[in-house]
Amino acid sequence: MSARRHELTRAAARLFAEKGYHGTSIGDLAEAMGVQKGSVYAHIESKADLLWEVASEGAAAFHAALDSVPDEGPVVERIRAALRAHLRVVVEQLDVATVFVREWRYLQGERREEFVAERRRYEERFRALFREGRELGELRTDLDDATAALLALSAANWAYTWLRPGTDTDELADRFTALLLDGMRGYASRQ
Amino acid sequence: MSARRHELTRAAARLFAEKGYHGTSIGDLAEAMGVQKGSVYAHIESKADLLWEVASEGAAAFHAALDSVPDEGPVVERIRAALRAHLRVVVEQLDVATVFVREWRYLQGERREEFVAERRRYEERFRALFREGRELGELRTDLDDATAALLALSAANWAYTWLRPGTDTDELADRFTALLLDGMRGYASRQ
DNA sequence: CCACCTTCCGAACGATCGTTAGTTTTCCTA
DNA sequence: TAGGAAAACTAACGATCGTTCGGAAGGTGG
Repeated sequence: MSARRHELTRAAARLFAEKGYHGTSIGDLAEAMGVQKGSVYAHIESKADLLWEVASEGAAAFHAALDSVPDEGPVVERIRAALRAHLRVVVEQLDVATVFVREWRYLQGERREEFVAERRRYEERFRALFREGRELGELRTDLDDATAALLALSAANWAYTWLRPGTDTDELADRFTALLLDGMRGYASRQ
Repeated sequence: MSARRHELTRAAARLFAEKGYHGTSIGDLAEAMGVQKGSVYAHIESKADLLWEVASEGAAAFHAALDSVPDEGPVVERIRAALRAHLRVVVEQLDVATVFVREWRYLQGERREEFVAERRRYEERFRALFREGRELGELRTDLDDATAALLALSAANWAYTWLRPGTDTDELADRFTALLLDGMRGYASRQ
């Protein structure tokens, strides 16, 4: 991919995140590139190509982040690592993450199906951590692991709406992890 | 508001939630009403009016839901009630909730500012519960209440993406509450 | 029966949409 | 320095966008 083509993808990620896919015109993209709108088609075949590219980049980034989480070791530490990895992607690639979470639904046909499969696979990898934690006894054996995973994924997926560049996401992920692990009830009142 | 006008608002909520605000044309709305697209303007002055109306309806619904939560009594129970109330709105008015959470950002000018203020106020009301819980000692005194509220609000705000009509949201809210309160770590390993 | 109000039709408006095509410029490389 | 590919320009295409407008139904209350 040429340098110019790469710039176009970056502009698309930024504008799709800022104004939405349908709210961004080829003219907007051309203006961001400092070019006439017809010139955009020297690089792409259709506007939908750009959405697909950004969404795929997001899927790859999140999967790569999960790849960095070890397969073994204490589940608690792996959950913490998974949250850290996820939030790091969000804060470092906010535009891409936004498209991955919010704009993907404007994909059509095969691409949409392929994206949904990748997204489902990502969430399944996430969920597996919690299930394993319960099965190995590192989390409470009566844990509702599906709900626990849903809670963690909700925090992860909602983050793009409020996370700002420069935030220390490692510390944030640790706070989430601590809360998920030990809850917020006072120790004294535990029963 | 006439019956026909009310139908138009319902169609707008449904289509905005399904296809997005910019992905929905006046023609789409007209088709849903079984009418020519020019006829839509017998009821509205602009497409933006419909977005404003649905978004406002969402804000009103969520605030009304919080109004049902008592001002006194155990904070833990009030948090549970707030989560129940929120999720009930999501499941019973899924389209409106979706516009409230996802499509509001296409509001412009004063309306956008007014909406953002209402949304902030809602989240602040939610946050206050957690702060009060810590201050009153009903939650752990070293609680990071901002993060705890963020975690709960993330679950609440993300729910529209996966909640399906017919789900028992009271039970779901209770599961979330239980997890938030006591965490998922095994009792034996608590330190 | 008439007047009125709501609703809708049908046609059109200018603007903008995504896209195409032919041509020209730019710049690297052989 | 000539050739060629990449990139951009210019102009236009048909389609669709949100919106306007004059008039025609249709029903309701006086």
